This record gives sequence, structure tokens and C-alpha cells, in this order.
Amino acid sequence: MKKKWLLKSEPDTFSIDDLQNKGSSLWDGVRNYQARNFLMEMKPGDEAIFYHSNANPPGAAGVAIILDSAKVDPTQFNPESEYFDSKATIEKPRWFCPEVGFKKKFSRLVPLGELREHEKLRNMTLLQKGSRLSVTPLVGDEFATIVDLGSSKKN
DNA sequence: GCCAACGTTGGC
DNA sequence: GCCAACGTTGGC
Repeated sequence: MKKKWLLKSEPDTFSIDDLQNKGSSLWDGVRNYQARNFLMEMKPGDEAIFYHSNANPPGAAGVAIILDSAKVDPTQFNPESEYFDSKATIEKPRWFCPEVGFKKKFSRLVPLGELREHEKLRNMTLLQKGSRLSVTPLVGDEFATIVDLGSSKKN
């Protein structure tokens, strides 16, 4: 069974356009255990909403597809990297990242405010108070609902 | 830039 | 194991 996810990224760092240009990318740099556990659950063929956080406006920007399940995140071993983790060792890596491919960019960015207003997205993890997780599962028809919004004109 | 809501760290 | 201090996230 294919699962659906939501991946947050700051567009100043890595945007849907960057993913489109590269075609695919390791989803590295996640340094939160709960988010990591979700990354490790991802399977090839799973799809994810690509969400722009810390943007103006923040919102859903497109769709990504998981190309390969999570493997060891190489940035944790690199002292030059901002994601370096001195407590991680080759024998006991802490962080893992899947390979993520570009699927599509929405015809319009669906702003956070509009996601909040949508009846069917009421229980979405992203919208819960204080939710800062950068990787969350989508349930029910949340994924399809957001894709519909991103593929249509604003009402 | 502000600040609420978290997560992590480290002394005890 | 508790918890205060600190750091980060992310909307506004």
C-alpha cells in the first residue's frame, strides 16, 4: 500500500523549482527523530506534498515521489556540513534519508491560509497547533484534496 | 524581528 | 529521571 506524506522545505534552501531542475535529490539534513522515523517508513512509489515553509506565503507547492527508501545520510559525517552530527559514527549512524524525485509543480501555490480553511484538511498534522515536524504522514483524502486545490483555480 | 511551541542538553 | 536553560521552527 502506497503511503502519502508531506515534506516541508524552506524554498530559500531547497524549493520545488530546485527539485524540478535536479530531477531528484537525497532528502538529507533532517535532524529530528520523529521526522527521521517517518523518512525510514517511506517506500519507492510513495508520493508527498512538497510544502514551502518560512516562505511568503507558505503553502503547498507541488508533488514529489519517493524513488528509493532511506539510506544513511552522508551529511552527518561531514564536519564541513551544517548538518554534521559529532555523535554519529559510521558504525552507528543516526540519520537516514530517502531519494526523492520531482513529480509535478502545482499550477498555483496553495497558501497555508487556504489549507486551514478547507473542511477536509481540518485534521491534517501540518495544521495542528505547534506542529513543527518537517515530515508528516497524510491520511484519508488529504493528499488528493491538496492536489486538487493545486491543480485548480482558486474558488 | 517577535514569540509561542517544541525538542534537546546537561547538571544534579 | 527531573527540569531549567537553551536552541530551533516557522507563522506572522
